[in-house]
Amino acid sequence: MKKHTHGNNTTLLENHKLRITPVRQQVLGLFMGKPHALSHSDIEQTLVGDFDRVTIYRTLTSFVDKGLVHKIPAENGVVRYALCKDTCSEEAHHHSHVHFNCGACGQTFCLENISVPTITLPQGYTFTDMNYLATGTCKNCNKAQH
Amino acid sequence: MKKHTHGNNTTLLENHKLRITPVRQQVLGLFMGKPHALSHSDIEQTLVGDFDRVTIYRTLTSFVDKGLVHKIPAENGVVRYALCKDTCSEEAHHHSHVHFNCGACGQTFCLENISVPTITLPQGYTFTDMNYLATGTCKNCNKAQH
DNA sequence: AACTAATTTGCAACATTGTTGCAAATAGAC
DNA sequence: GTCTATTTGCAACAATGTTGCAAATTAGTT
Repeated sequence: MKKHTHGNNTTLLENHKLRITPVRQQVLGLFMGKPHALSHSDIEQTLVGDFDRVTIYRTLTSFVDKGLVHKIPAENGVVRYALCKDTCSEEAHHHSHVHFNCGACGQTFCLENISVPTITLPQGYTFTDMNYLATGTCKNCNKAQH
Repeated sequence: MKKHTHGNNTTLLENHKLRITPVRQQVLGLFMGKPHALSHSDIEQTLVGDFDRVTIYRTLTSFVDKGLVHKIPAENGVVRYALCKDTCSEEAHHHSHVHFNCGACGQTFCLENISVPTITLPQGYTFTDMNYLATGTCKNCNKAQH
């Protein structure tokens, strides 16, 4: 099997000040190959060659820290991760997009292209981050039912 | 110690087709006494008389099923629960309010009184539930800093 | 007040998810 | 190739959530 995404991954990791290691390249490759968010166990089951559970946790943590991926907690408590688009960095995550969790296929997508209205908080509250999670049925699953 | 909330709790439980038991009365009492959301471990530590961990899980599950409380997953994966206002039932939960998680005190509040804009999803997607989670600093903690 | 059926509880055991410390291996810079 | 800081694997642990089953309890009925 050829590592056709090798070059891209490496550059991305370097850009985020992360050392190039096999786990990181593979995990990043998974994210780039899938349109939806991945949980720790998704990743653990998909990786070729066995890496330690702990290593995967630490890989994900470092990715979040360096602004490469963001965390998406689902309603049932499952935590997933998805690639950040562009504006995220070590300093801060900026995710004003909606996360969509499909009840049929169970997958979580980032809906980048829909407008997100601004929510005004009450007096005295300040906020650093806003998270939108929609639950329902996704395009594919709706089509499948028809 | 007097059970001063006994009457209220009992009625609420009956209204939601739940049998009246000591755990349920106490857990419901906790929710009614606190303005913020509670996690399983919050509840476990606060209850007087020791009830089994499993029983508390099942109590919370039954409350959610019957539309008495709703689940609020935080960004770090911690799951909390808060009382539903009124319109929730066994059939469906309707929570178009914002959940606010304070990074300073760690508490989660339901902000009922702020307007929540409608989000329009892309073609093909249908949604049943929308969840807003803001992270930042709450009124009290902002005041404390000043 | 006693009887009964269905629900709920406690216990034990287990599964999953996430964390920490430390020695060995590795990446990147010289 | 050498050196240093980072990363990995392992082991152990902590926290969170689930399941099966027997005993206890609730609420309705006589």
